[in-house]
Amino acid sequence: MAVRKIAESTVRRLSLYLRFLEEFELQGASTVSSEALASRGGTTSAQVRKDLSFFGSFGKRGLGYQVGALKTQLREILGLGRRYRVVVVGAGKIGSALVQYGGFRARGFDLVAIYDKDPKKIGRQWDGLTVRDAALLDKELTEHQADIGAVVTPAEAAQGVADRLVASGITAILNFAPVQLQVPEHVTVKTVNLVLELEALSYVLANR
Amino acid sequence: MAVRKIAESTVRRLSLYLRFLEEFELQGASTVSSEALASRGGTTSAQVRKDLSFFGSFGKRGLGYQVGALKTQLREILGLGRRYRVVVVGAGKIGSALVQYGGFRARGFDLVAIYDKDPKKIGRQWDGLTVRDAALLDKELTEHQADIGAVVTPAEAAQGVADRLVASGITAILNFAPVQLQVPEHVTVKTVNLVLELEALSYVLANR
DNA sequence: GTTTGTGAAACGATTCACAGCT
DNA sequence: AGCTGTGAATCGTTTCACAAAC
Repeated sequence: MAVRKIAESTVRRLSLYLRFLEEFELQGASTVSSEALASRGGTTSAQVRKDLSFFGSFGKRGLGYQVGALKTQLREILGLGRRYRVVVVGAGKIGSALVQYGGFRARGFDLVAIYDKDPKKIGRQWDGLTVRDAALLDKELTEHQADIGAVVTPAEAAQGVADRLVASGITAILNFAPVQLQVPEHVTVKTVNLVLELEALSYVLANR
Repeated sequence: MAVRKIAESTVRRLSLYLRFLEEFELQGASTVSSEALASRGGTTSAQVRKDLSFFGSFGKRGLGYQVGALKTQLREILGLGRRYRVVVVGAGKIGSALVQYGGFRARGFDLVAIYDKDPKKIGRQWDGLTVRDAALLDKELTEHQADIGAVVTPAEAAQGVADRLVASGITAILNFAPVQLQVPEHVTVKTVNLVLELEALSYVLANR
């Protein structure tokens, strides 16, 4: 593993392939071709094969890929052979939506704590998790290290929260606040910015 | 306007530049250089100038760009000179989070209706919007056309909802369901798939 | 005959570098 | 002197096409 400099787009497609393999498995398929994976995901068979070839050769010529075996390989490549601890900062609408969505746990991501600084929210129960005082974030992260921090605060608070997460040793951040977080080199941020998505749709609508 | 084939990445950066210009304006700057915009957004000044150059020349050599004028130009380019009507299908956690987040309205996107097929949810009030029976979706879309449909249903229901949106004339879809929607050529879909984002973080964590 | 794995070719996006305007 | 606008060069990604494996 650990092949150098794989494009972000390749990694995203690998996740998709994994999803499709699960579907194929459910439908009882034991083998799958690059063409089958491609057409399911709106790409080309050459793209599928090239993506996989960065990590090894997992197929049999003339036959395709074993669904189960390829699934295992992709999970390995994506680092999904273990569970991840996720802390959520911000118990607003999106924070609570995140915590209450069960799909993450099923995929190996455990939401282990949710923090907010609003006294009216602290102590509330969200799907088995108690909203904790954001003032405790740093201390509790030191005691129970987490892998991923989800920033779900208003824009103004996001950078400060990110700084604290980073200071506590978090190196992977999922950011829902509509700002570009400034983080050190060794920290990875994925930002989900809904306004950006809507404006991209607006651009398409406006330009035919 | 309506220059052909602009890269998705360029459009996303234009949205970001617009955000930064609003910040600069707030700080009282009347003029801004490509370098200032770039450093604010983690890109390069050449990238900024190239992005803008696809649409015209908005700056003054030796001086930079007028903040207000460039803002207007970007809003024009992105099609933000009008308001958009957005219907939300699915009144679950994320649907409600969307509807209750005020930020969209402020940016020109009006959430005009929310639908669900669960009788327990129909009739509930969410931030001034009544959850409507999903069975009425097609009829009501015909009566009051919307511009964008947000699909916030469970995975199983998403494709069916998308089909109905498309049949009712919607050509832009924001998809939160963790599936790849199949839509005709003329329809644009932007998918927000949180599991994909988490797995991209997992990949980075696993590969140092 | 089918389908993979992969160099090579084609394409697309970013960066360079500088002429031209203010 | 300072900063834009943009061709040209570079870099990265996708597609082609075919030999090798089954």
